[in-house]
Amino acid sequence: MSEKVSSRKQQVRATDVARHAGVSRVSVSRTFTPGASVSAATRAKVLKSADILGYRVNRLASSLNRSESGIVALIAAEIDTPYRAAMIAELTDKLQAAGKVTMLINTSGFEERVKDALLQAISFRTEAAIILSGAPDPSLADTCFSNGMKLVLINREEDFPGSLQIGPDNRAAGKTALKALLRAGCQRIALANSGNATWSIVERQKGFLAAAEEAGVEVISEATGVTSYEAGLEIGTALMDREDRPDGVFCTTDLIACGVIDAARQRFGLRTPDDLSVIGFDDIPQAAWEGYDLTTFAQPMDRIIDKCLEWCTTDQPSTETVQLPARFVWRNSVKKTVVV
Amino acid sequence: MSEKVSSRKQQVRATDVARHAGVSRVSVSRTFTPGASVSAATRAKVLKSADILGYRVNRLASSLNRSESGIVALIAAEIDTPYRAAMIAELTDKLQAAGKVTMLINTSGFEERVKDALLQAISFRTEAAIILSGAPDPSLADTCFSNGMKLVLINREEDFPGSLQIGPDNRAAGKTALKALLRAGCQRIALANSGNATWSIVERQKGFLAAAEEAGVEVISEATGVTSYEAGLEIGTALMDREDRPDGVFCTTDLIACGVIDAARQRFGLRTPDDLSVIGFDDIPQAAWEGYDLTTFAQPMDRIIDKCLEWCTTDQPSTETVQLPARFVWRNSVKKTVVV
DNA sequence: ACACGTTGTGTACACGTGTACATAATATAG
DNA sequence: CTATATTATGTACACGTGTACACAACGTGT
Repeated sequence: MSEKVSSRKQQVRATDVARHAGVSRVSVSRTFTPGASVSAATRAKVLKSADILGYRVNRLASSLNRSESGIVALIAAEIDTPYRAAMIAELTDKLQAAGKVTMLINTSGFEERVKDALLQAISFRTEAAIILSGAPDPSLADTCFSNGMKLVLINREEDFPGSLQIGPDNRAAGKTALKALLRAGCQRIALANSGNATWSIVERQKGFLAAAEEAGVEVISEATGVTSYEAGLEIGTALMDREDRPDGVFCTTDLIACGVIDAARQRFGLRTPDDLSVIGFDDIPQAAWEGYDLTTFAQPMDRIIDKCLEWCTTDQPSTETVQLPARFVWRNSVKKTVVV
Repeated sequence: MSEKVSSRKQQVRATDVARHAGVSRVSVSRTFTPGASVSAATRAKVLKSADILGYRVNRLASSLNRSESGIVALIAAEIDTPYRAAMIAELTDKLQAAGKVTMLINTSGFEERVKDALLQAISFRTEAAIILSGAPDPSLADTCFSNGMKLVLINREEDFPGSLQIGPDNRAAGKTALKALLRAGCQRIALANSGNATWSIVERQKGFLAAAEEAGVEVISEATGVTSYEAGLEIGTALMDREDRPDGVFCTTDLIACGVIDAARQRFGLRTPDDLSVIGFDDIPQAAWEGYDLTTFAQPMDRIIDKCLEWCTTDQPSTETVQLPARFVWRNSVKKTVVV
């Protein structure tokens, strides 16, 4: 005869442990609170009983009581993209090391999902929300702050007082890319860009074009689709099909660069760096693959994340905008400079 | 003169909204509880006041009260690996669609981190823990169940009563791979495997080797390093260096396959499928890249996840082991069968 | 007008924990 | 041994919410 079970799941509470150990409930609480004063004897009893009963402190209750959830929200789209995935991996790892817990919110698809994501983060009284893609509704930001939530925008700069906005120095990278192509002796320089670029990517483009104008160089621009390998293929095909086929391309993203390289190689029989110099951005793992060997810019990921955590763990952080230099990674997709 | 601020962050509570709207606190609660009975008039008042004050239901308190957190833990290592990242992206997406929230726990590094991850999940009264890599301590599993937490193991089969164990039919895939290589007319068949393979990968290997033995075919085995592109490079180099250089290779992972292809192409000038037939597993995005065009097995990801969610939302799910067929994806890394 | 079902609101309690305060037990100094 | 400082424990309350229960208001049919 199966006993009628209550719909409410019953869990092991501190009270149960206390009764089992023959101590007060607060002693149990103190045992699991670092820095609280309990005698070694009672602590031992509590730990033993807790182990037997399988007790774990309920962090929902604990968080509610201390109004510190220990949760950090990670809001991102296209999580399965190499760069984004690497970022998330590093972030979760370091957050955990700092004693925080990550709540991952996927906003792929509609742009407006960022709003829902933030609302969810607020509901869970997240200590901070780190936004990797998209931008929140400014009015929502106030709600975040009024609930004591910190806001970090990675790879995006907007007018968000009270938040940390951090990312690589995209303009400088764009400039460096142009110089590198010129120094490699490229005659017809092109820019391969995504059709719907993010703020960060547009900045790279601007830096590249500004440097070109400064140097008096004409740039062939091609942009289609979303930021992806497939777009790179398409762009690369379009570029190689031109009568004035470029011999140097700056791709605003490694994924696009891989597509361009493959288009040149598989569809036109052209090789990097002999027939075509290519520079990417992000330094995704595939950039180091021997089939690409892509010269690119490594995101200052570690420093971004370190700064992120430091800022988030500050009591009353002030509005801050940080640009960190991207590291130029020389590989073998750009023609070597001829020593005169 | 700055006012002394309480260390305890004060938030907007339902009580505040109630006072502002001139209604009872429970009316506020009912307004935000689907299916609760409130008059349209009070609901409107509540919503208006809530909007003005920026009120959001505190889900920590709500979860504590109803003992339903709505959180699902995703425990995984090597999050930035293409297949793993895709899995996580899909999982978070569908979990959100089902009204759940994902807590991502990174267990890269030490194997024992899985234990800590599970403990953390228990602390947050996670409704389910989906383990993508590694296996939990069996004794911990009991603690999970006693706290009403569901346990799902993806790509791993162990003796875990009470859990759902789900993944592709790895053995069958290994068998299919061998048959495909034979049908392609390969004479010297090899197996490229990781040095420290997971259960899932070992199964593929077993299926492949069993089929080979059945067919009376000798298999050249090579295994090194961790499951990665770099390992593939190394293995590919070792294989191509052999006197009895294989002309057909089954790689237990797409990453390894990409490495093998690159080793053959970049280091030996060999091309697929003309000089070498290669089959992978996972169907990561790079497998579809034109530089690889890899014939491989697609993980039945959608079906795995659907089953996962269905099982997790069942009241009292029973122990279940599910193997779903992997879809063979024909591309162009295996020599076409000669029509006789 | 009355009995009755329906609907909306208020009261009281529970969820499981951390901590300020008071108090009992113990160690230390004279 | 007494006065005092230190430590360990117990009591009471707070965190913010959902819901069972009681009850008032209300419409409806006779």
